[in-house]
Amino acid sequence: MSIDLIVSGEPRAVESGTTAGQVLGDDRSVLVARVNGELRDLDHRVAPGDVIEPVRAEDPEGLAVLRHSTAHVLAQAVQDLFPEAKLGIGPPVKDGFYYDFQVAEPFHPEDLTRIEKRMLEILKSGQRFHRRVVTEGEAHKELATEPFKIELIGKKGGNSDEIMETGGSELTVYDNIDRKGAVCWSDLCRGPHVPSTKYIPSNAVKLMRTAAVYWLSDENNEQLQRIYGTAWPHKDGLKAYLHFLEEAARRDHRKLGTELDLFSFPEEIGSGLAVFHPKGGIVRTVMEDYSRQRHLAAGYEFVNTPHVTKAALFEKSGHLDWYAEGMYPPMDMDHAQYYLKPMNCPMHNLIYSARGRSYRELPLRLFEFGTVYRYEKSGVVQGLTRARGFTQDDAHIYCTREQMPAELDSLLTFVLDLLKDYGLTDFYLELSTRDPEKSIGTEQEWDEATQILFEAAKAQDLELVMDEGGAAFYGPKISVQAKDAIGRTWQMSTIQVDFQLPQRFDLEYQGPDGTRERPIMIHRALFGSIERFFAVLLEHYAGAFPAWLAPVTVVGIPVADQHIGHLQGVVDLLRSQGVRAEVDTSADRMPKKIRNAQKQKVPFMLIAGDDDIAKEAVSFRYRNGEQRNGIPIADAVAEIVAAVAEKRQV
RNA sequence: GCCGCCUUAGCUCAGUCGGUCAGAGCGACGCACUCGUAAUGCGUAGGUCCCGAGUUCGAUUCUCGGAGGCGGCUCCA
Repeated sequence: MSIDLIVSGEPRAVESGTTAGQVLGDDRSVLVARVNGELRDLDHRVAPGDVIEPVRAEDPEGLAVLRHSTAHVLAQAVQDLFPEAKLGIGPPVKDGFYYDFQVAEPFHPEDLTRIEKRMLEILKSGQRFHRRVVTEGEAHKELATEPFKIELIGKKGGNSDEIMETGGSELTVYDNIDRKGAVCWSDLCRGPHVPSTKYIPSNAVKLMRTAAVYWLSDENNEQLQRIYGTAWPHKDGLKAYLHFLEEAARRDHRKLGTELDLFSFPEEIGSGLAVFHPKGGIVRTVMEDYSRQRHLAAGYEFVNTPHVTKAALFEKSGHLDWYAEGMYPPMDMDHAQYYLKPMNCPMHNLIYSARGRSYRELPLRLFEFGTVYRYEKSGVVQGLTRARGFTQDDAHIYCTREQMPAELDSLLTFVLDLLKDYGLTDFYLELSTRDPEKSIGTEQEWDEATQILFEAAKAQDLELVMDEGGAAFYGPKISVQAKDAIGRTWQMSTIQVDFQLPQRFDLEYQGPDGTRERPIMIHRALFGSIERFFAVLLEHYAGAFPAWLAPVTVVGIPVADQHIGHLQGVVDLLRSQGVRAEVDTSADRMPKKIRNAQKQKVPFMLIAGDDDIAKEAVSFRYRNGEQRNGIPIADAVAEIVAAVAEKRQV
């Protein structure tokens, strides 16, 4: 009997009992089939009217299947070598997969080598993945020695991306069957899987690292040991991924910070607290100064506030209710408790309420580079991106309800414009909404604020991603996510609408008709934190800052000592135009000076010898090694001054 | 905070199965060389081998505790 199907958009008739794999033909690049929109194993038997398409490892969903199947191979290898290991979950994730195990001893780095070796044996042995439907009773019996799997059966659960064991319409077990037809391993899993381990390229699989994790991500549960691995359709994919990791390591701001003498984290000061050295300090100053200039032009006013305050202020703001564990513990002084500030907003509110405000003053935009201290847990502190003390480019805008949409719209434009000047160009927006468990205020206020933010985000013509329940306790937020030079995304600016703090601080302004009205607050930080933004730029540029940001923009390199005077004259000219330039007068020979400047990633090297002096000229060497000899001094200065003024990368 | 790994000179890293084991390169400093596009040569200085306690005749090495770092988990207002 034949049945009718649609295969890759074309009608086709096949014998009943045919599998999806047979329908799609003898094509080893096909891993699974999409049948009526659902992913199925290739040995799935097709039914009349099915719409069938091939799914390959190049498709995101196919790649996930490949990685999920590799996770099964990992689990089999681990149980081969560690028979007592109990299985947790093992889903595909970005760039790879993991599998969680309960073992008596955490895995050691050497264990990974052994496990990987065993995995390769399994891959080469060509085991088939075979799906088998089981009843709940059968599953309980079969998985009696796997307590975590049993727990999952009880939970059933939805179609989660993380828990792949259950969630289908029926309970299924996948058996791994060797060439002799014997079942050598089984796992509760909703699938689908590649047809056999031969479909997983053994030269494109690698175990990466181990980690302790909490069962079902709950820190009250027991800890399991997770093994992370990566798998790709081809060897080249693995190579490219490993290269990406190397590139990221090369750009690591902690490494560059030391190499370029920008900042450090003295142990004596404490974890997560950075000091900026002169080279880093000048970069930071230039970053801040440009920001100040732009803020002035955009109608902001500058304020300054202290770093510590009595507890009452944070009681009033709600921080001590909602955020106490993120704050440094209090200091007792003069019968009062003082706290280091984790946020600037309460202080700015006090400036607002220092005197009566008129509607004519709104929007009032108070800006500060405000240093805050947050007690980050010891395990999360990480370089400049996650510090315990950092400086926010923080502003609070006080406006009327009517002004809010226009204010948010111009604010978003301002943010994106400014970030572009620092060299970031690829953005998307994220809208974080209320977490009912962790928030104050009425539903109506939240809805209104969220809606207005949504409208403002929409107006930007950028991708908008929703982050449900990700907001701070006092209001919804838009964050600007920027992609860096190697495609990583970083959260940059945050913009939050807040109806709550104005109430808590009883902020008011006098309206045109003489009534007292409550303003709305917009919290916003564009860099997020200066330290973090500094780190992002450092990694984005791999240390090679554009001319305007580079700690030293120009180094003059004399061919011999007698050429120093000539270069000093050129450097003086540059300095008089605000360019950070210096002459290398060290005892090193000229090629060594070039090497040093190159390693310091200096944008312009100006070299001068007898030839240049004779022509009243200098010779350029650029970061990419190119050179232009005998450039008249005035032209050279003009070129450099222009590169700085235009914020150009060179 | 939890788990694993790590901490030797300013930096990058050797090394000691407990006993001249304190080493290299770079950097710094000094001397000579006066030099045309990524390292001139020679020499000198520099370390409580992260900190504390314990075991031992003897600890940088072993054990325990602490600090700091790295990778994850959780967290990131």
